[in-house]
Amino acid sequence: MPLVLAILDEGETYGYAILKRIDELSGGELEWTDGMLYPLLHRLDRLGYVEATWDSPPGGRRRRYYRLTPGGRNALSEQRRQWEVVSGALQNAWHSFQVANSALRTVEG
Amino acid sequence: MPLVLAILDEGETYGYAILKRIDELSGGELEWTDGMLYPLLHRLDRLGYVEATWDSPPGGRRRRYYRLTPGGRNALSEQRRQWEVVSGALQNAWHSFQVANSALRTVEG
DNA sequence: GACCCATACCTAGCAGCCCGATGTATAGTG
DNA sequence: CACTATACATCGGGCTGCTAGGTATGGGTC
Repeated sequence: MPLVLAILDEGETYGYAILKRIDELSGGELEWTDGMLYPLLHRLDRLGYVEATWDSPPGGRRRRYYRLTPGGRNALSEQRRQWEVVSGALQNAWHSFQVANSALRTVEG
Repeated sequence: MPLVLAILDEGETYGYAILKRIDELSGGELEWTDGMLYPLLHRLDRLGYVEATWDSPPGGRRRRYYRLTPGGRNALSEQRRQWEVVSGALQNAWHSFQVANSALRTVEG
């Protein structure tokens, strides 16, 4: 979800393109399906984080374009903060281990 | 959940201590309650990621100690990998923005 | 002893999300 | 004209997150 907000922060897009962007950003490692994405987009809409408009060009497929609202931008930065807190905690937990391991290797080696 | 696995990877512990450790690792930013943790621990047990034993010392409170199984260690490294994929994708998404911003600051400053 | 706080564990229940399956429709390609 | 890629959507079972509530003991204070 933070990832979708981050992508929308790059500029207005639509569902299918978001899926492609996720694939691109993760080097094909993240396998999101449309069945996961569209309900999320609807939810973001309900939460007031995005605004959506239909675009139905004469010679093309109809698309629903989404863009971030100010509230969505707030949510994004808040989620980013939260992400960093968890990331930091994981780093810490992981770090002590590395220290212990390298100390061990020093003693053993 | 990856965080709990990471903490258990530091060594055998019990529920209450895990809560304290989370508080410690996150600098008080992560507010986990016991009502969230214990069901998670039970689930980890069901999944075979941890093993648990009671310890009821004569002059102390009974505690349930948990430790990682090999399966849990696998899960941990897999989750870590996943975390890094998402982290990397987020980094990428933020990067183009940061570049634009720093360029802007250079021009402005 | 009465009282309270911190420690230590647990479950119930509801709201909400994940995610696979499925449905609809159109543009472009061989 | 079949087939693929694009483009959107919903549904339902299963699982999760989180709040609220419940039990019990050790240690400290008055």
